[in-house]
Amino acid sequence: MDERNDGSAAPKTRRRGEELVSAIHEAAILEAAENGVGGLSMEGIARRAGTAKTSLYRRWSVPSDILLDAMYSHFPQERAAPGADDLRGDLVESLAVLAGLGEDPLGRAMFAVIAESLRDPGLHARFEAEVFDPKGGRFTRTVLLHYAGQGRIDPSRITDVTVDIGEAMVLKYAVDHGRSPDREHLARIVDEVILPAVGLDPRRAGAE
Amino acid sequence: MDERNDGSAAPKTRRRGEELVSAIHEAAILEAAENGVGGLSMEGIARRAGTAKTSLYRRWSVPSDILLDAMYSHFPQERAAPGADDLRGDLVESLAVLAGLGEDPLGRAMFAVIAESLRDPGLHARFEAEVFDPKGGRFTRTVLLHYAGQGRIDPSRITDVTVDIGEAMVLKYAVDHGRSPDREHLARIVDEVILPAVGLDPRRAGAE
DNA sequence: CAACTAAGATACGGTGACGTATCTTAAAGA
DNA sequence: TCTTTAAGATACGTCACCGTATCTTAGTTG
Repeated sequence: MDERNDGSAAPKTRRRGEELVSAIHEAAILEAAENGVGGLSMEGIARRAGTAKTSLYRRWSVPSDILLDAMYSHFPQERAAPGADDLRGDLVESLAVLAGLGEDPLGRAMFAVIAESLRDPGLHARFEAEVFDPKGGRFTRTVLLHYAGQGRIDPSRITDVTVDIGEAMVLKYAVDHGRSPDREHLARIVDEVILPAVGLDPRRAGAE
Repeated sequence: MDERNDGSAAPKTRRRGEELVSAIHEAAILEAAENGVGGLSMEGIARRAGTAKTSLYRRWSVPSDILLDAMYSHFPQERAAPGADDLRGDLVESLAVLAGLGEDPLGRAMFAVIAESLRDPGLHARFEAEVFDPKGGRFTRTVLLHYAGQGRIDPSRITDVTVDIGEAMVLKYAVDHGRSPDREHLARIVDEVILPAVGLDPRRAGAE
């Protein structure tokens, strides 16, 4: 079979090295996004990448290794610095990045890994260690630390609990609604939960 | 094969009706708890229940139907009333109930359904409609509404966002750590996030 | 006790993935 | 150009599960 994932016919050229690996990576992410981590198979990835199983086994022995490689290669490096002086806006923005991941296959593959976490903690740990940490994907944590460093937030309010609020709320929303929250909802998470938790409740008049 | 899930030999008696259904329910929950929703199979459930596939197909056509039936039968009815006058304690307690679910197979099966939600929103919706809602499993929501009704919390603080905080944080913790949070951590979630969000920040001196 | 119902055991062909082996040949390097 | 490397195609036996069919027999009901 020489059907590729885009339905095109077999190519004249034979892909090698980086080009081939990249095609396999893409296939692995699409498979994980559509079928979940549990639905990954060597046959499925090979089929979608338009290559032979042999080429997969030459480099990896299990599908999840392909997926982790693929995510590491594709995961965007976090752009470190938040905006100058807009805590609320930066928080919403950092959550929008997270929520926006639900739109593209890479993000959906990431959520698939997260969904698998309860049953396969090892995979989640590897994802954290090999993908998430190196790429600095920390979302609200980065923002909160930034403003705490500027003295705009009480540093003692920045704890392992409070830095997780945004991610937790977005995850729960996605689980409950089957899609990512829109910007308006993200703003409500920031206003109703995150800001009060760091001592800057918008509804308390003189806060900050 | 007459191996049962407890390894006992085949029984003399042939189970029927409720007794058999109950054994199948238990098997379905154990299977889901161990292998996830995606890992459910008619063969697996039948094997574990020590019965024949035929007996399953006689009543259900897909494994997930068995699971939903099983969860409905086993899910405990929420005991409606929180304690008299201890908001913080009641919040911690309601989260402890949720966190405690991670310990037994029924809870793990529930988390398995939740994990499947992103890929199978229909299943999650059915779980909500057929199990969760009828059994009134609403955790912190129940507590917050109770105290809002008593005027101890500003009712305008009780929103679809704030009632989700506890569940969201517990879920995120479980995903990140592969286990449920202990009581101390639950107390931190209450103190650092939920109470501030409902306008009762423990760190603001004269709050409430 | 006789009749009926349903549990249980077993077998079937089909499918899809497993991991490995073999062979051809395109692409890269010397 | 010649050699080497690895991509690609294909085939293999194995396994697990699918859904259905058949037959026996235990348990219930009249």
